Amino acid sequence: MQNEKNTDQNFNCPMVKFVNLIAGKWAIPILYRLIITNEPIRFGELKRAISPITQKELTKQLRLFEQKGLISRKLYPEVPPKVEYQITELGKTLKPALNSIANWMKQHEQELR
Amino acid sequence: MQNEKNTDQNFNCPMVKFVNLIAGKWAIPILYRLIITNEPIRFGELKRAISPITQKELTKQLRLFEQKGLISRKLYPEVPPKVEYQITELGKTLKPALNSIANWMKQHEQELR
DNA sequence: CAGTATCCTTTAGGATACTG
DNA sequence: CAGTATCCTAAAGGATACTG
Repeated sequence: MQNEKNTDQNFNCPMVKFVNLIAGKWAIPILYRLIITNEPIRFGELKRAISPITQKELTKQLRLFEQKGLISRKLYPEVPPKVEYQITELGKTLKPALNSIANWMKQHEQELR
Repeated sequence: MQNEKNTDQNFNCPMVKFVNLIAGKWAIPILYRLIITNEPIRFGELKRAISPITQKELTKQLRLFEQKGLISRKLYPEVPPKVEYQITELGKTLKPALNSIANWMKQHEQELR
């Protein structure tokens, strides 16, 4: 089947995969906050830091990143509950790539029409 | 107004801006094809190369990139019409950043759960 | 050939109410 | 506090027909 060729081509493209990983509206803000914090941060504090994200979207994106192994989630079985999120070592390896795209944008922002 | 603070924070974040630039479903495939081709390529040939994109989506994304100055469009006023697209010098400067994210994905793909 | 125009479906994401 | 559940709107993108 012809279409499979290019559909696969797109799915197999590492750039496309990377974009899919960080293309959510709140993905970068969340990752960025966890990276620069670099220590456990509670759900509520994280939410306030990247406001005006909704609880639903924050939870969803955190679950995705946790699944990927980019962040960790620690539940303290207290009442009221306490949950801390933290960037993982794998997550930290994103830094150079993220810096690279940030630097491109800083350098070429004025040239972009 | 409180919300402006973080809305602005997101809009001002160069990483977020970069993602917005290349987050369209066909953005990377189009850019990638024009970059590796590195010479003028006709609309139809481009469409076939990144099939199964639709004409509408291809046109829309090409217009966006042209507007940004990342690609150029040259119309030959013939019948039938001939239009050639090509990556610009500005567009070529994306290469290191795109390589950076591609390399991250290649190196960490197996660790990603 | 290189588009537009139109219609349609799917998905992302926001608002709000509720809960262990 | 840290979520779920539900409803809703807007935007992205696909299919198809038409045109200079």
